Amino acid sequence: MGELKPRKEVTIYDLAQQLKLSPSTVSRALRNHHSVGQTTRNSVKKLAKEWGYRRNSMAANLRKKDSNTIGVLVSWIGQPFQARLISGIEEVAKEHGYNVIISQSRDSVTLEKENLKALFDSRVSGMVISLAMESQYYDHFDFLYDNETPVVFVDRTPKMGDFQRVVIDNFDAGYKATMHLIEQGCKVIGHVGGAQHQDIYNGRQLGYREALKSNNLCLDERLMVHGQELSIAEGIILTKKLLETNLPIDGIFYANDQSAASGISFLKERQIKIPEEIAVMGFNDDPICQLIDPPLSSITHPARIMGQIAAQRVLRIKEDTKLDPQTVVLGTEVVGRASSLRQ
Amino acid sequence: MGELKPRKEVTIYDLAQQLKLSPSTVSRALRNHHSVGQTTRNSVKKLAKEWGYRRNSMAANLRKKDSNTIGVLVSWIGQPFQARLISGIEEVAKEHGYNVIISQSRDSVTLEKENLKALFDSRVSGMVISLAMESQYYDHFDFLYDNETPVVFVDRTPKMGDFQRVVIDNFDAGYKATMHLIEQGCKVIGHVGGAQHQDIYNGRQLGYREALKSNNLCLDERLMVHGQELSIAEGIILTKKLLETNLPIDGIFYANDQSAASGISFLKERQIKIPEEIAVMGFNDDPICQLIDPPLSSITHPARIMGQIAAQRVLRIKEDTKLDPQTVVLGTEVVGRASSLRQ
DNA sequence: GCTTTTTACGCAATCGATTGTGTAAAACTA
DNA sequence: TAGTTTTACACAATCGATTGCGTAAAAAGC
Repeated sequence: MGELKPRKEVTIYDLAQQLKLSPSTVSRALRNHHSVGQTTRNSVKKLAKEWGYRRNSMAANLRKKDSNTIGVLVSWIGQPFQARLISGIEEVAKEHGYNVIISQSRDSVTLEKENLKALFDSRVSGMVISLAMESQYYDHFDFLYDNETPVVFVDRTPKMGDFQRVVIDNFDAGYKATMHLIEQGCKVIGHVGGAQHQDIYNGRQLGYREALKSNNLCLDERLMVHGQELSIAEGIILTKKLLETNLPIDGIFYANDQSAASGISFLKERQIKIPEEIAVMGFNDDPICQLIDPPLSSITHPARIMGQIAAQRVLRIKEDTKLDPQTVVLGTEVVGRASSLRQ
Repeated sequence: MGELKPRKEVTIYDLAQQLKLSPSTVSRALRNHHSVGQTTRNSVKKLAKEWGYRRNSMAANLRKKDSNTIGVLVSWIGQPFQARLISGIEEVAKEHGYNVIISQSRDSVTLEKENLKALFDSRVSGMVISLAMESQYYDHFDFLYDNETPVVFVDRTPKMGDFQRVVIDNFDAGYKATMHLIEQGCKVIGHVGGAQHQDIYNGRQLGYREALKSNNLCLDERLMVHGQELSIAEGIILTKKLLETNLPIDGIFYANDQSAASGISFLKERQIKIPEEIAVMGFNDDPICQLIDPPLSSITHPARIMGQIAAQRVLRIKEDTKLDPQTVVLGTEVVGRASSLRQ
């Protein structure tokens, strides 16, 4: 009975014809629209399954003027922190039937601009962005707002301006990290920070300063050195720079785990005992913390949750374009390990 | 003069109307079709730019029946190796005007199937897949071939069957890694391997066996232990297991850097000197190799190149669906570091 | 000088799903 | 029982770009 399944891709027209219904009814049936009777609905779904019908999202997207895609722009997906971030985004996106397309700025402003444009041109439904380390001006994002594309910045966000943000309290985290070192008895604490035009690194530093100040500890500018990318190589260079101040440093707070890890390897090379002579704190609580010797104390960073919230916010804004810019602040925690725990 | 730019999204119809051309000509002009005169072409492009015209890829994709997207299915994007892989794919994709949408199997077969289906349903132009650690049957990929979706497997590929593959020579790599230990004077060499149903881990082990055999060294089954994910935790468990054999092990070849790194931390805890008492080799040459103490010897893994080639192949197959299955094999190299270099 | 070729563009169908509007028939109200 | 509401579906326009085919006008050929 009936016709055979078309050899090519099945469309709602094929289903409609076979069932003697109109395409519109088939379309509605598949999406459980209330104006289609239960019996009809079932028969449509049954045939759709039998014939291996796949909804053509390109057609649907065109009609609905929405690509059903969230664009993600981060610096390096290889960094554990960013990978977790993306995982969070992916989860929420998938849950809501969205796809995720990613691109990396590799910490270059130029690439950031290019990729931003590319995402925009592919008409993503919204974006989650974490700034390139280099970025310190934000006018290249302006055009997004003329086009009401939902954009949520995460972690590395613009320093000022009315943007949607999901961040951690870097000041608080920096404060806690430093306090932890102080509690371990450190008196002269160095700080290896990132690019200070980036809020996250500046915040960590300010927290560090505040902790020193409120404990009447040495607050010398020479104690603060800053890198551009906090890479493995920079971790060594900056640590060396700190030692060369000849200040009696007995604790160092690094703004990320990568630089802290390489810093530790350098300190060990110099025969400096960790944590006895110099106690060390990192930041992010990457897996590497457990692998190096001594294990690295760090600050947890709720990257996955950040991703989830950011994605949720993108979807939320999409529904209500004129939602006020909001900054969601997530908590962090100190994880004490052998690199800082004396006693 | 002329009309004003429409306040909403500009379409080729708007441009056509303004320039008193037909939409088809505008469309062709924008894509440098030869049947459009140079003057016309320029005027179209000029206005397009002025009015901020964005090609509606959804409409184009619908018409061309192609989503212009490459789907990537890996296990964990957080692993440095996979991140590099994706970077490679992304580069080539971008270069050819393709988007990349990613999803993670998290090493679960269930998720692998789900994500595979999801990618398929979004009608990606092609896929690059690296199997979940759990995967040992491949029938869930069969349906792709009925639909002529180009698929290229990378690194962790199906053990058998006619598939497109981009891999390294794991046998050779395992052989070289083991030979390196032998050259350092190791006599009893253990191997911490991954799931043996995965070709890459099986290959590494076979290479290891061959190296031992051709050097007349102890080839005891107890010297080979295997994990499921080669995580940090497993690295410790498996290393412990090796020590418990009470064989006079003086070298260990780990099938990835992560387990090797945690293995080293465990060995150090046991007061075992590396490399004097036990020399260690990892695999992948992840950044962590430089960060741990002692730095970890490893085998380079051309992940980025793999990604590039895989993406190129996907695009190639798309153009010529009946291209024969081919396996591209890339080279690897030994990187000797302090964890294995005696003297 | 007339035919053939080339150049440059327009016409109209098409891709497949969605959706506002229209309308019978059935169910319900008073 | 006449009138109103609900149920269940069909019609037809629409989203925006692409493309095979058709055709004037200009250029070239002999």
